[in-house]
Amino acid sequence: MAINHDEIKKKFSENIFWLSIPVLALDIVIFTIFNDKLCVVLTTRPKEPEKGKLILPGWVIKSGFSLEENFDDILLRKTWIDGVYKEQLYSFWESDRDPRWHIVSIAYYALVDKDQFLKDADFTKIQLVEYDKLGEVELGFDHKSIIEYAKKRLNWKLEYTTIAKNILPIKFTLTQLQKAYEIILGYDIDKRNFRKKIISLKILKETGDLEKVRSNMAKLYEFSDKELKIIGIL
Amino acid sequence: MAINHDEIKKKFSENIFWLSIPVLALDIVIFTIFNDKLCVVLTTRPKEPEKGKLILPGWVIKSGFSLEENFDDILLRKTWIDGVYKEQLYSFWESDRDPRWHIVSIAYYALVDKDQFLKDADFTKIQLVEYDKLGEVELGFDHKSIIEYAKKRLNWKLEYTTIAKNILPIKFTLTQLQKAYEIILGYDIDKRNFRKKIISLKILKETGDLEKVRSNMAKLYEFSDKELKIIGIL
DNA sequence: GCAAAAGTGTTTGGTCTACACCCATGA
DNA sequence: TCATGGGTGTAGACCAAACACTTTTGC
Repeated sequence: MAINHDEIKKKFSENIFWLSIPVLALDIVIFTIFNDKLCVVLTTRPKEPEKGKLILPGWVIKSGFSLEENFDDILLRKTWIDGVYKEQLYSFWESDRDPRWHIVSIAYYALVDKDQFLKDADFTKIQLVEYDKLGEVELGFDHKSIIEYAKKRLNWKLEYTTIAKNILPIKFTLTQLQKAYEIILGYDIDKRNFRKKIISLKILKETGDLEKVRSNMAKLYEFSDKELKIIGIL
Repeated sequence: MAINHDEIKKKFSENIFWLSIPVLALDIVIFTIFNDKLCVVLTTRPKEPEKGKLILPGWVIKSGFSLEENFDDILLRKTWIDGVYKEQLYSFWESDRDPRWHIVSIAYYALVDKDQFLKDADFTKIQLVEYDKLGEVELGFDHKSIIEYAKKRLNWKLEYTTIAKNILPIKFTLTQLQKAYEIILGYDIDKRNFRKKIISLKILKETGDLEKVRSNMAKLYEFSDKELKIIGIL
C-alpha cells in the first residue's frame, strides 16, 4: 500500500485535506431484551443536520487508539455502559451526513443483558426503542439500514453460535433461553425439541442452583464455554 | 452522531489534523484458481516502510467517491482487472503501518475467474501466490491475517451460498464445479453425493452445450440465478 | 488395451419435526 | 380448584454419507 505522503502533506498545507479523505466515525447498535421485546439503544442528535432525530450512539474515531479502544470510549461516554459483547459489523459510506465532508462509519453491534444495562445506563443520554417499532420513529442518517443489517447478523449468530449468552444473565433457565430465541427470531419454537437440541450440544452446564418460577423450581444453567462457539443451534 | 466540527476545524488550523484522525485505506484480497490451486493476487511494496515485501493491492480512500467506486478505481489502477465479484470483509486498525499516522484499512475480497484474470491482469504490477504457500513469502503489514480472514469468509460462503459462480467461467461442468470446491475447501467430496445435492438445489441449469473432456462429452451448466443465493450447499 | 474422466442408485444411520400429558404450587 | 410454568418421550419423515461399476475414446 503506497501512501503518497508528499501529496497528502501538500494538501494539508493548502488546508484542503478535509476534502480529500473521508472522516471515520464509529456507530454502535446496542441490542438488549427489555419487557420481552428486542430493543435498540438510541440517542437524540443534538445538532444540525438531522437535529432532533434518533440516531445510534457514535462519534468520530480518534487516532492513537485502536478501534476497540475507540469503541469502549464511545460506549462509555455516550451511554455510560461498560464492557459488553461487541462485534464489528460493516463499514458504511455515509456521504450525505454532512455537506462539508464525507464520512465512513464503522458500525459495531453489541449485546447487553437487561440487568447490566439498567444498572449502568444513563437514561438522560439514551433511550430504548423496540426493534419492531423502529418504523414509528424518525431515525437520522442511514441508521435504520445499519440497524437492520445488525439485526440480520444477530439472527444468523443466534442460529449458528452461542452468542445468546451475551444477552442473558450468567445463570438462566432453559425457558429464558428459549424465550430469548423466540423474541429475537420472531417465531415460536417447540419446547421439547429446543431443550433436546440444546442439551445434546453440550454448550450448557447445570449450575446446581434452582430458581422458583411461579410455583415450580427451574434448573439454572450457564454456558460452559467462555468463548463464542460456532455450532448449529437451530 | 455528533461531530465536533469546531474542534476539527481548530485542529486543521493548527495543522495537527493528520495526527488526530486516522487515514482510511482500502486493501483487496483477490482470489482466483490457477493451475488447480487457490491463489491470491499480490503486489510489491515500492517504498518504506516494508519496502520490497509482498502486500495486497490497495490505496488510500478518496473522499467524493463511494467505497465501491474507490474499490473499482484501486482495482483498475493496481491490477488492470475490471469488474469482479467483491464483498467487504472487515476494517482493520493498522497502527504500525506508518509511524506518522494511523491507518484504518477497509479490506475487501474479490473473486475472479482465471480466464478473465489472465486476459486483463497486468503482470508487471502484480503476481499470483498460491494460498497454501503464503507461509513461504514475506508479507508486509498485517496482510497475512487479512488474507486468512478472507479465506475463512470464502470457505463459509462456498458452503452456504452460490458464490462459486464468481470464480468459475460462465459455463462449466459439474466436475469443474466440484473441483473448485475441493481446491478451496481442501478436502475431497464424493462425486455422486455432490452431483445429487447440487442438482436437487436447482441452482444450476443445463446450457444444452457439451464439452469434450478427454474422451467423453460433459454437460455444461450455468447458474440459473444471477444474484447470490443463500442456501446450504454442503 | 489401458488410462482418464463422465455418469449413475441404493442402503443405512442419524437428525429434525410434530405432537400431549403430568406435576408442583401460589392465588 | 384452577391457572401457570417446568419437565419429559416417541414415531415418522427427511437428509446425509458411504459405497462401485459402466461407458467413451484418445493415446
